[in-house]
Amino acid sequence: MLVGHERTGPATHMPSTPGGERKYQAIARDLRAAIHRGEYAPGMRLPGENDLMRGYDVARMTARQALAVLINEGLAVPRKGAGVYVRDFLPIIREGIAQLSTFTWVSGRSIWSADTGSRDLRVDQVEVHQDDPPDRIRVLLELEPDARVVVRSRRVVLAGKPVLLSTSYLPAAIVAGSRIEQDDTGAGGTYALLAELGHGPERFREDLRSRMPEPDEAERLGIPAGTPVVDIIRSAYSATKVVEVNEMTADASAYIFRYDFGA
Amino acid sequence: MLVGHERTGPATHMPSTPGGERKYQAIARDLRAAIHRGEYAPGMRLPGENDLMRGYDVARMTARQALAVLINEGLAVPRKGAGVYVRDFLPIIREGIAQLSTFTWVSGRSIWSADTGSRDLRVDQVEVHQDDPPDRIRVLLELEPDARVVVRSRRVVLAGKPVLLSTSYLPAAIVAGSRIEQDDTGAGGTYALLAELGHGPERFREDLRSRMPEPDEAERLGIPAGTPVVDIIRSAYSATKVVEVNEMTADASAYIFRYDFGA
DNA sequence: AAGTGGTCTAGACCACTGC
DNA sequence: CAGTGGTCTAGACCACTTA
Repeated sequence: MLVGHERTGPATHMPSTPGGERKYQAIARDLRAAIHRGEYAPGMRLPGENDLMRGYDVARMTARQALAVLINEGLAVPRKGAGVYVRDFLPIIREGIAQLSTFTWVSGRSIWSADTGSRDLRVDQVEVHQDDPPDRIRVLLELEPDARVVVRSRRVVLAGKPVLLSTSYLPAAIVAGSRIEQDDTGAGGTYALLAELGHGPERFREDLRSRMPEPDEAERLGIPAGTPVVDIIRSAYSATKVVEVNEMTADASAYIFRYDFGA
Repeated sequence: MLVGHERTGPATHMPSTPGGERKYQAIARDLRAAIHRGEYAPGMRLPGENDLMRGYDVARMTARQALAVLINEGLAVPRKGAGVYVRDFLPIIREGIAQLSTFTWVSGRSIWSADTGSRDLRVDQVEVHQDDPPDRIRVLLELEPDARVVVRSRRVVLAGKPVLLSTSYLPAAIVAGSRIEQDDTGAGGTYALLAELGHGPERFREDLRSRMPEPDEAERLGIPAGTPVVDIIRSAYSATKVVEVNEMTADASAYIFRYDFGA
């Protein structure tokens, strides 16, 4: 069954406005409109390359190019051997300020607990070691040229899907030998521990920037084509110095970043 | 000239690790590495399709696919008829919190003045009208079903390049008939005017999210392929109510979003 | 006028998915 | 095993840029 041989077969979609517009663009626009109309719901399969070739009477590469448009927009996700599907996602709301309030971190709750609701959260690929800091980190931490840092890197996995890579740099002069060099820093995490050491952070800065991932990042985060990442660089300041710089890379489709503040 | 017949011709780059890796991926990786090594500086022309065909002995579509990888990563920008160039960009730092401090907006400085340094800033495509709010805006503004809003939309252009689209919604019940319905709201902008009307904002919320643009947005912002946009939804609250919702779409490559806050 | 990227065709083989 | 997307070839014509 399947397609049979419907030669005058009514296309899955009718072509439209061929005036000046490229074929692949017209096809992409038809599909995009159908998605927005809800004709293809999130998770549903879209017409494949063969469907489009027959329906619009175009060559394979042209049909592919049309699908590539939607894929690069992040509206669709290809699955090898199975088809192209409408994307569905469920973003986490990350409270950029509230999560760092004193209340949150001294009370021993995870910094991420507010973000994830009831979904299953795990941290893996934890790695802790001492090292020379990269130049950009040394600048941000305002360290002497020969100062060393403790590097804590980890990956956050939510409901089975990796959503964030995090690498935290702390001056070795402050934290060397403390619990921070263990995989599990205990209740309250890094900031509670810094407070115990007399360097509790009082001010924070977060710089956010968005870009397309490189292949290795896309793999570690399990990101399909057409999904940006957000880089977050957070600096934590005690009363007198910079006590931590945390570089994070997040799957942009997994997050909403929220900042609340007064005038 | 042209191709001639240099069959053993030395490639622009040497192929590497063909083990399992696709040809176009290997080419893309070579180029990416060369860019990161600084071999191709920002603004410089990369080897074109013809160069790659000869250098790697591949078909046109394969060379194109390799370049498409870099373009989709935002590392390179194609210029029709001219070549493919290494991207260079110069992000604006947008101070998400400081810019909204009372000092900033009552003193009559533009909300964006802190962002732009000395670069030429202009606002165009200004449009002001009254309308029924879209559903999502009515919810955010906590309005009755029949309430109307004043809609102010505009485009921000920095040094000749569009960087941000902004659409602001204000309850008509508060602002109708005021200076806010004129194109130029005067010194201090919308928030100073709201304060004059007795609805000065005291708290703000910004929700940020990143995604790939759709074609019409890419055109309005002059965004090349491989560049995400950042959506910002800012809500402004007076002591008693929501006084403004501002939906913004920014060229992600043009901005760094900065948030400073204390614990 | 030459070179460039943009689009398009008509084939081909492959690995993977699903039944 | 049939269908799918992933990759690749070898041509072609076009509009555009640069000189």
